[in-house]
Amino acid sequence: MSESSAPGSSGLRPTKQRLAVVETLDSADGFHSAQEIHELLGQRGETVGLATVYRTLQRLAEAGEIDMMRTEDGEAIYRRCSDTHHHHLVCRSCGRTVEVEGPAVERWTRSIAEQHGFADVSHTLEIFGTCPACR
Amino acid sequence: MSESSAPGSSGLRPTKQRLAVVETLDSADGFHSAQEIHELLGQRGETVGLATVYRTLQRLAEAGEIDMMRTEDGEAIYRRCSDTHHHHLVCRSCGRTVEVEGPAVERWTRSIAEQHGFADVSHTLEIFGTCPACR
DNA sequence: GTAAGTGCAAACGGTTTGCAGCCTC
DNA sequence: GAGGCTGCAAACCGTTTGCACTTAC
Repeated sequence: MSESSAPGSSGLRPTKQRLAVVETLDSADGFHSAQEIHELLGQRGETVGLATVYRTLQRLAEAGEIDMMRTEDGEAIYRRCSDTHHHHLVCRSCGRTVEVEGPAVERWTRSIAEQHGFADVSHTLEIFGTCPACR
Repeated sequence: MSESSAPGSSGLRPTKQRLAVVETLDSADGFHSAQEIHELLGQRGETVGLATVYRTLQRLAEAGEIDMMRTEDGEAIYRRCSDTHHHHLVCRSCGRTVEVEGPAVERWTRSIAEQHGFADVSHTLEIFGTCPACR
């Protein structure tokens, strides 16, 4: 197959803007909001419309190329999605986030879903608390 | 102390509106958005301003009398704290929802959080899949 | 050439806020 | 009586959308 094997073989056209967004997300660790990405692009000298940033991030997320989650106050934040599946332990007060894994949870969710006859199972899990520094 | 020992001794004045909100939340199972609560209040014949509903829910949440979490699309939803804690298994296609419980998960999240020194632990977990009818 | 992608600006929808009047303590 | 609480409407802010134009294939 002559299909591109490049990172992003998801049927999305590799336009200048799309690439710029991906690259920015790549070079920035952790989660960032659409507006942040837009600003970072500006700093890089790339001018990409805010609407385009929103659309691009959404499509990349749908395509499974990036992760999306919500901040405490409802903003969507994204990050490059390379790593293993894990969950977040978030401080309610300062927002500090720890990534945690739980193979047992993965198994449990799958088996519960299957018991009820559900297929194509996925799940989301977030843990909230007050971190040591904020107590 | 002559302090009220009524359910809700959180320093908030027990106004008609406040009580109506709490009562509505009591009688409605599960999570509901501010707008839903507002509508339910209307159906009950109570007229409470939308802004008041928002303010009330926020203060109740701050006071720890109700739980707040976010929907997939960033809306704030609230519920009375007392319900038994459970999770949802949701069909991606038709939206059918099954409530499931998992004591093991409860224990796991708590212990993970404590390992990281987090206090006041809570969590959210949702499982998505395709239900038998939709496969 | 055609469909997907883009930019702009206007529309949206949930949430917050300023302010004048009301009610609880 | 003083300060919290309420209602209304306007402001906010992140996000979405309509439309004419550009670009990748």
